[in-house]
Amino acid sequence: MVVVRAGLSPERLTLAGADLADEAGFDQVTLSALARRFDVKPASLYAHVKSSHELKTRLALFALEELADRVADAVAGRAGKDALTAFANAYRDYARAHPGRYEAARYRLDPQTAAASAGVRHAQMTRAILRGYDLAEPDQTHAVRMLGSVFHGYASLEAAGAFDHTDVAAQQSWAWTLDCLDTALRSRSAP
Amino acid sequence: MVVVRAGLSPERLTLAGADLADEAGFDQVTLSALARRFDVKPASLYAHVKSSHELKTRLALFALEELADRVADAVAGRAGKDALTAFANAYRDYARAHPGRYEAARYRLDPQTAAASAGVRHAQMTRAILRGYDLAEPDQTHAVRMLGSVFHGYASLEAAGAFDHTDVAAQQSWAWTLDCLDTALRSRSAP
DNA sequence: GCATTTACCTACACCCTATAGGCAAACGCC
DNA sequence: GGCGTTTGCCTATAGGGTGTAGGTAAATGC
Repeated sequence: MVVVRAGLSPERLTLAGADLADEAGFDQVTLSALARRFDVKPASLYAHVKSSHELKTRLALFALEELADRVADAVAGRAGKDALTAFANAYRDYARAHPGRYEAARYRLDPQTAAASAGVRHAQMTRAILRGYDLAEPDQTHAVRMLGSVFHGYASLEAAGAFDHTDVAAQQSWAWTLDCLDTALRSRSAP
Repeated sequence: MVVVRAGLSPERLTLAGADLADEAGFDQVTLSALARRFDVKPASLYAHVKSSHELKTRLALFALEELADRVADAVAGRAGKDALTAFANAYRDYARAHPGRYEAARYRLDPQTAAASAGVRHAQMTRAILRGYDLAEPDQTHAVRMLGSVFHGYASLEAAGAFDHTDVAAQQSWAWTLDCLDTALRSRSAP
């Protein structure tokens, strides 16, 4: 009987989990479903991940990292509104292309895991964007929170289909919103 | 043996589910947990709700309704920035006071259920707020989406603890954000 | 080439969902 | 007040996800 090992590892499980999330939704990422994908019994996965929670945490960290990389790539060499737009588009594009991973990135992490995650890079990059707008503290923190809210809120509502009922392209509202944010931030910039 | 009936009904189950959601999180709202709360066997609940999905849908509709009522109450008799602030505060206050119900309100509804839900009142009320800013279509739709994104995004990130890491009060960032939105919308108003 | 480790297995217990069918209390009607 | 029907909750059972314990065979190391 030729038994070929499945070649499981935490990394492969995380990757497969990310794909599964994009295909079927983050809530469908279960150890059982993952085991089926590798043609293996669920119990076998516990040699590689401690629990379902740990797998989801790995997924969250992976998605945060991947998203941060894309944003970093997008904003490189840009400043001002150009950088703002690039950041925002990278963010929204990721949420649209990888809805499951994006959902995973919102998985609640415990404080110290969050502190060691790519989440801090997100905040740093948002602050970097704001250098183009010359905001003094605490306005900069306020602006970081506002931008985060808009980006996440828009991606979240769009993914939920909240913009499907009105016959105006979500893309146009997005451009309008970014324009609005740009002028709002400019009007707040220190003299 | 004195067997007292539990007095179950779809309404009472929904209410109890809402409380359970606020106390333990929306994902902890299960028919089993609800059955324990009424000191009844899980199977008994199926006489009142078709499925776990139906219960969650009822919860979502209930929360949307309740939130819409509060918002309507808050904005009554107000206009302009005053109305904007009242709307936004009612929204955020609800999310903070009732995190589980707020989560429930984000439960994905199928299109026709959504169309018959209080979700449409939310959109209408947002449009009403914007009357104070004199926006022509399609700008009004863009603005509805932007406001929805900010409100939901802020509430969502705040609930997730995203603002806990920086030592600036979330309340101040909120006020700053609303101020920012007000000026941004005013600058967009038609002549 | 033998001992150890690795990788996956079976078996099982627990919880949540869901269906089928039972029984007794409550209700409607004469 | 008695009788049939309906209502409200029950037990039993099946399926699926999580998680643990302990077994076995292939891969690895010396």
